[in-house]
Amino acid sequence: MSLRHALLGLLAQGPASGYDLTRTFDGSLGRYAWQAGHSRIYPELNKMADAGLVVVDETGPRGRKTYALTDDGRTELRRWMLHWPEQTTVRDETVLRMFLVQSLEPDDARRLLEGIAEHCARELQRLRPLMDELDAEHDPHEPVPFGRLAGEYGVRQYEAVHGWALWSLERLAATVPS
Amino acid sequence: MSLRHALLGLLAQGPASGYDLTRTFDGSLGRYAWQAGHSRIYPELNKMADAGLVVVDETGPRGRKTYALTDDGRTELRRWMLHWPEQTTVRDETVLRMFLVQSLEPDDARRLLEGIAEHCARELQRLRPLMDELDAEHDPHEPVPFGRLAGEYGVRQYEAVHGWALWSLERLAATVPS
DNA sequence: CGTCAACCTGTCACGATGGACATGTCAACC
DNA sequence: GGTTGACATGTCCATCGTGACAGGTTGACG
Repeated sequence: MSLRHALLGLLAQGPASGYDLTRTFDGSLGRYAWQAGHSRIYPELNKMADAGLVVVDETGPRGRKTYALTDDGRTELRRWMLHWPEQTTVRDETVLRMFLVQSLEPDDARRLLEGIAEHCARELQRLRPLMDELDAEHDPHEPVPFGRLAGEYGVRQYEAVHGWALWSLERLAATVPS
Repeated sequence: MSLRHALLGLLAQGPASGYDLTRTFDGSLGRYAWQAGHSRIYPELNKMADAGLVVVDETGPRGRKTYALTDDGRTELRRWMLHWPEQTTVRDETVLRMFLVQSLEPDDARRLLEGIAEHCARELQRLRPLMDELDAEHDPHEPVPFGRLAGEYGVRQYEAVHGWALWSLERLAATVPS
């Protein structure tokens, strides 16, 4: 049921159409947190409207329908955000590959880890300037811009993986031949 | 199709039964990387046997069937590990919540972030001694024990999230009232 | 000898998901 | 006036995943 809550969370930022929401999922949200295509989003929005969590806020050209949160929707979002279940759903292909690095021949493992480290370095070079730009533009009287916290999370994530890959390379190389 | 590759990766460590594999998914693999229950694992193993990626290695008491990788299976695992698609599957409820922190009222967001920081600190207290113990027991002539790299990944992950949560709290508190 | 817990494999129904299919609108540019 | 690309919403189906249902075996302990 997390798609529902993802949509509630995005609509909490302000009204949006199914199309808008789909594009948001195409960005870093879908890349790091939760994926969804429009074929799931439109039916889910309709079900949420039936359940009274959202309403059609306004209709625009091309059949555009903008949805807005209801009070029930906001309550449900808050309930979900503050109540963490013991076990949450995780399904991350990248982390899975990291778990399985040791199933490769040492040479392959080394190449893979080097590739990961490089990839992280590249992403960091792309992300850090974006964050700096956001901060430079940011008026300290305004609330923190949406996405800034998530962006920082991404940066720290890549730094962690980068460090891990380098550490793993060292660790694999350090085996003393007997 | 990642379940298939997860199973291939685990079988690369040595033959195992569906039951063994199910228990592995109950541990940190399922917690951080990829979840799967026995009701998916058994049918998938049968399909993989049909496809020639694994074979029944030996049968034991209680109908136990131990599977082993074939050469085809090893080739497919290697192909998958070394070939990273542009877009990988991600579905992580915890990260989703982090993306949506800013949809909460400031007070709720603060409480949530404090909870996350605490949770990370607790997990780190649990994980770090485990890793130290692994290292202390480890004979440097032996290859790095399976799971050590993944464990290190977990530690660095929690450290990153912990740091992020504290940074976010500061950032949210730093808004200058106008 | 009985029973209990852990071992071990499976199926089924229902819901979630992704990719293909389907349809139409509007603005810009040639 | 025509074409193209972005906007916009939807359905359908095959596959994936989950939790419940189901059934049988073995070893240990009393």
